[in-house]
Amino acid sequence: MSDAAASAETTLRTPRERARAQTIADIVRLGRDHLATHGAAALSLRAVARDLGVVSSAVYRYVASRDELLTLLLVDAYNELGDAVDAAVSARPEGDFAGRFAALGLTVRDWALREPARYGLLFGSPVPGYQAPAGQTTTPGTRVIYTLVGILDTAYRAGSLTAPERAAVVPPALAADLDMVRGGLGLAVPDGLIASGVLVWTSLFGAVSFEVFGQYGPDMFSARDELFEHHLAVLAGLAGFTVG
Amino acid sequence: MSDAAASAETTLRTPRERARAQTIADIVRLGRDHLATHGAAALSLRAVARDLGVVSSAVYRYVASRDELLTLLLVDAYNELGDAVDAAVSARPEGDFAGRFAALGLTVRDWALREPARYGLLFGSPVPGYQAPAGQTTTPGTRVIYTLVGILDTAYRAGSLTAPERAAVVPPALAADLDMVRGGLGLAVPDGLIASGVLVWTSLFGAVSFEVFGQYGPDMFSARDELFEHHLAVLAGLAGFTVG
DNA sequence: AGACGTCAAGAGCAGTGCTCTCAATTGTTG
DNA sequence: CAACAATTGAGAGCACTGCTCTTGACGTCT
Repeated sequence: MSDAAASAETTLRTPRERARAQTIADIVRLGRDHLATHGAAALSLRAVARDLGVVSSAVYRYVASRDELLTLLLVDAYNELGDAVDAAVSARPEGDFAGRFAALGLTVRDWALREPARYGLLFGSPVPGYQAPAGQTTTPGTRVIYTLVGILDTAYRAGSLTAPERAAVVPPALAADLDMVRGGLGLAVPDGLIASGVLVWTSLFGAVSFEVFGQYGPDMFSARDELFEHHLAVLAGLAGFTVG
Repeated sequence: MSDAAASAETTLRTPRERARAQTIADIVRLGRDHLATHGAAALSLRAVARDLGVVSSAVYRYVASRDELLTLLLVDAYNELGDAVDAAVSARPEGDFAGRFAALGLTVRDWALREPARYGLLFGSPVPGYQAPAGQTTTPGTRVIYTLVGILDTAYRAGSLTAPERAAVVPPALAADLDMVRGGLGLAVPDGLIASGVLVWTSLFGAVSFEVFGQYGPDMFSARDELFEHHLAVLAGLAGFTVG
């Protein structure tokens, strides 16, 4: 029951500001519960107000609109996923690049299966009429891919990543894009591996989305852990790791 | 009533039935427009009624609920995608397996980019509180994957599909699942290739979803056609096709 | 022609997001 | 400590949603 965590972030000297920050935190917490149980589109400010024991209009003192609450929950979910991934990756030895890659994939899947509605908010169909404000969401929203890029680039620099023998053609227009990416992130990885890395990225989330969104159907696969681990192994090979 | 239900599909003799079928078709058409422009969660029966020039309660004579209209639109979209894929695949020579695979992928992407909201309804986060009735949606919903499986199995039987030299391990529990799939669909493809095919399947839709749902951000890639074609080429290699 | 089935309309219920006004609480300051 | 002012919660209200029920009119079939 310590509010040290709340006041540690920023200086909240006046009691007013502290109470206000606490109320906003409560709203986000209740909103997260509603989001997790009832889904994104069913998120209702009035329901949050009821749980908060307050009339609906009072919530608008703290949150400008339903969309703003959605943005707060979006950032909240992105950061929770990013924290989980970073923790799992850091738990592996620095030089175990393949292990770190596998940890990233497994953690994304675990979190997604644990929080399907919030995963759907992040990586599913966009909420109609809602446009995420780039200024607040891009930084937390890019944490996982940045971590993945970091693993692959470090592995490449360490000589643990080998370009596939039969690489697909990279046309000039795409090569220009990949050049921009390499320059923007300061990477050493060559074109073919960046392109493969993008495919690995989308494929990872494609596999997770299929499972979370129920595209496999109820009884197509029973050994889903093994299926995903197999996919991860294939994707590791695609990324350039030597499959043992 | 069983006779009427049986003949409902084939012939609509009475003017009543014809008028009724026409009205339902109009509702589906208007609903498809709303779905395409405003998104799935924003689909409103009242808005459809307004466009139909009728009071809202009248629509319930033809469609039991909003969810039932959603089901009709789901089947409609699945079939439109399935028709587009089948047409594109059939346009390639029977023996051009790699070409048929590429046609399938390109058509899925084209349709998804043309109909982002409807694609989101099919492959995005599930609509909260809506459970698609399996009896009506599984058959149209499995058309694309069945077509893909057909291409891969035919290619394998023709000797055009070679298992990758460094295959990932298929644990026994997963092998049992794959055995069920092979038996249920009457396939000849071995375990490793089925597992890779599943990954190709999820990866294809993962890449499309990333693009449709805007996960790349506004300016990460400008040569998206080339990027997707590169991904398709890599996935073709993953499926067992010999990359030229 | 009469009976039956079908249909559109309207009112109404419960819920939503959001805005406005008004009164009360609460922290700050003279 | 008391007065002031900022902040807050409550309530009413608007426009919208899905959905139900009743009522009256219409078409169709016997």
